[in-house]
Amino acid sequence: MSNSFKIMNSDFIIYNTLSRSKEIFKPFLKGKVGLYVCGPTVYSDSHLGHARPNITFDLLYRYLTFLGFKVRYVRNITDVGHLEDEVEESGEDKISKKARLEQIEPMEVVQKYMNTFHHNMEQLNVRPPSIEPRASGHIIEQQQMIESIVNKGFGYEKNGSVYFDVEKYNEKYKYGKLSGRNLDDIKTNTRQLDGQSEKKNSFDFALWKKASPEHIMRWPSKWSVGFPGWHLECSVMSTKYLGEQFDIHGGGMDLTFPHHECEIAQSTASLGHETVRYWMHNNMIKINGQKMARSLGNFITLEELFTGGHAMLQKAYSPMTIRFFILQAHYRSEMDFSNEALQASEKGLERLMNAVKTLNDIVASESSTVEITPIKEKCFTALNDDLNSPIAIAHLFDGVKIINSIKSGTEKISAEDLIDLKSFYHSVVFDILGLKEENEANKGESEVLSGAVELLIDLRQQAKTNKDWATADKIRNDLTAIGIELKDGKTGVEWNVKR
RNA sequence: GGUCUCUUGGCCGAGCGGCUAGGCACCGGUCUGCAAAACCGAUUACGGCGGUUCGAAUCCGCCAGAGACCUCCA
Repeated sequence: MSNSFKIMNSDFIIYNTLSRSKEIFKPFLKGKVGLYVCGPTVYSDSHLGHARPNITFDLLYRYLTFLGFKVRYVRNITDVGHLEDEVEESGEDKISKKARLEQIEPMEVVQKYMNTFHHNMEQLNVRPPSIEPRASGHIIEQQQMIESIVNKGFGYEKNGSVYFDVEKYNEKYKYGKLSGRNLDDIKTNTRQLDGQSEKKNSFDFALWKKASPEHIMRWPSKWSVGFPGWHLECSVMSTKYLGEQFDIHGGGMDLTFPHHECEIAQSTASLGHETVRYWMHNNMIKINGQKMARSLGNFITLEELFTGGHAMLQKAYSPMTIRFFILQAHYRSEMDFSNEALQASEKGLERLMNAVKTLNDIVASESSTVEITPIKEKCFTALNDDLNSPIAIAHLFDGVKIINSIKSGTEKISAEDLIDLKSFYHSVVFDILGLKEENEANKGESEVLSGAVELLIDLRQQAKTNKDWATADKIRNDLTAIGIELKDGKTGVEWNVKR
């Protein structure tokens, strides 16, 4: 681990859904981490719910990198095989359906929404993964895995479709260990299909589906012209790029069953062993007491959030506000969307970022009257404890008080400590939490603007000297009105551009 | 119906047996021509009822309410 902060003796601990407990993270290969996260099905705009896993695992990615690991982060794009309604035999592929409705090619649908997804992620300062494989680009590998599963006796063909034989699998391995259920319960509680099913049992899931005539997305195979089942892609692409054993598999909690359970079954059936060492699941974002989901129709898209274009939004919220909002809760807790909460995050973030900026203005003294080591230690202890970002942020705010006190002159800091403090804040705020200054473009745009504002500040100072408060206030108020905020400090006037 | 989880102050959110996070809002003060910002201070909590314990927001039981998964969902 090579970083300048000497993370105390504490290990990095993560909560493993498989064991339902916190475990010390030990990579499979020394110094390297293989990370796979379920990405979006690209058939419509990304919404606030999508921001959660992507920011959570971006935090993980960034933190592991900070700790000195070489991380290979694989996040897939589901662009085929995700059925609208798996219970109905007539279930239509989500992307095919959208293509039919919009009268465009399925791959146009995919491209369009993949582009917006990427754009939104960039806005949220989510780093792109190392590899972003698409299901449609791995049809052959998926067919190979199906064959392997069938050859081992855990799959069967019926009318050109292939299904996974859960009962058979359960005899040799245990089905349901991730989501904590056993097959007997599933048997008694699964809705029975109305007799027409090709499946032996209702809880069997599709590995390959024969395409109905109107189904546009189709590939030839030894069983039929068809398409792969949804769960298959992740089993295939994770092992293809990360190996038959890799460290961490992440995703939303709602994917635990059946998606991840089926992944385990498929990989185990074909390879004879499990592939994932740590399963991590982020919790959901709720709105009006209910999970935000596309299928429930109660979602707010990221674009709407950023522009304020939704009836439930009192205003627009910047990408960094959204990011900070999400980081202020632990990733395994539910969180509630509300305008008040978002506005609180917005202000809190501003306070934090102002303090980081203030660090640049601070002048060092002979010696320090403040102690910064405890804050650093507590902050990293929190991050080491299953990525407890809210606690880490709380300690960052403790430091904000210190920074402001130094600025105002009530406390002093040595040159050495100042360098240390700056480096700490830059690492945690920018590199690990992935926050960034949002107004830089506006502000930097403009030596011209800067000159003009300085001129107005001068004029106002003159007015103030003449006790012409009316003019002074007019300049300040009018600038405020167009989004330029003036702050009279002891050392002069500061200004900044507000959104 | 089955499995599981949650209920913290005006709002959001930590906490996982004693040392009572943090942010936002509100109130008082310092600073300021007035503001803003900043700082200092105050005030509000652990769904209800029992139990275990010297001690419980934290453990156990019951009750109430909310949610998740069991179909697609991040």
